Amino acid sequence: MPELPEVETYRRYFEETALGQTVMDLKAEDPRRQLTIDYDTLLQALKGTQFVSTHRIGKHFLITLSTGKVLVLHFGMTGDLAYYRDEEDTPQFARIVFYFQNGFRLAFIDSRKFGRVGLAASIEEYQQKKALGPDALDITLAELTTSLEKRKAPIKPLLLDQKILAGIGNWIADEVLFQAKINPAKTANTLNPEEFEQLHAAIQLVLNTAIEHEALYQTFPKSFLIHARGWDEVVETTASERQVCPRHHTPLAITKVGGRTTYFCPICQPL
DNA sequence: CTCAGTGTTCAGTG
DNA sequence: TCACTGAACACTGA
Repeated sequence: MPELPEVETYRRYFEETALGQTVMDLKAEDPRRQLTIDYDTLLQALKGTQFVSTHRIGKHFLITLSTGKVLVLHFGMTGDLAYYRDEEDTPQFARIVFYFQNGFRLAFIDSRKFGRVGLAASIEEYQQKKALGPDALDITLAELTTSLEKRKAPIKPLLLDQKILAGIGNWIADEVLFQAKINPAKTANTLNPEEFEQLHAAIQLVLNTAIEHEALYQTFPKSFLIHARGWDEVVETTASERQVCPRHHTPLAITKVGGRTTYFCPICQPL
C-alpha cells in the first residue's frame, strides 16, 4: 500500500519524531532478507550518528546521517513506521527497530517483509543506482510526454514504471486514469496532447489530494474511484453497492492490465 | 486449505 | 540492447 502519499506522510511523521535523534543500536529480525547490506556494516554506520534531514524520491525514503551517509527505507507493500518508548508498546510485525539515546525507538513495521533498509553514499548516487525517474510530483508535462509518447505498452503499467516517474502504485494509477478519463489499456503512443495534459493534471490532483488527507482513504473526496475498492468501509456494503462509478453510478469494470488488478469505468474511460 | 494482493526484480521472448 | 510480459518473492487475512 505505501505509495507516494503514504511515504510522504511517513516522512512528515519521522520529521516530528525521530529526526535529530542519536542512534545507539539496531535490531533486525530477518537481516539477510530485509537489509540490503550486512547487519554489522549498517550498525557501525549508524551507531553514534544523528538523523539530520529527510528526503523522498517516489516511494523511497532517504535519511541523511550526521556522517553524510544516507539511510534508505523502502516500505514494500506493507511497511509503516512507529515511534515509541516502552518495550510493551512494540507494534506487531516490528521487523527492524532503531534505538535512540533518548530512550525512544523507531520501528520499521512490515508484515509481509517486502520492505528494505539499506545505506547509500548520497541521494544522487542512490537515485542513479536505482535508475529512478523524476518524482511524480515534480515531473513536468514535457518530461512526461517525451518519456511516454513513443511507448507501445498500455499506459497503466508505464505509470507504474518507477524509471519513468517515481511514486505511482496500483491504486493511484487507476485513480489517475479515472480522473483523466483515459482507459488503462490504451497504448501510450495513441494518447493525444490533450490527454497527456489531462494525465499530468490528474497525477498532481490525486497525489496532492492524497497527501492533504494524510493518505487516509476514507476521507478522500466522493469523486474518487478508490472508494470502490472497498478498503474504507465503516458500514458493511456489498460488492455491487461499492463497485460503481462515482460519476455514473454504473458498474465498474474490474480486469487485469499488466498483470495487476485494475478498476475503471467503461463509460468515462472508453477504449 | 486456498488464494488475492501489494511493489520490485528478474528471466524469457521478440 | 531495448521494450515488453509474466512469474516470483513472503506473508497475512479473508
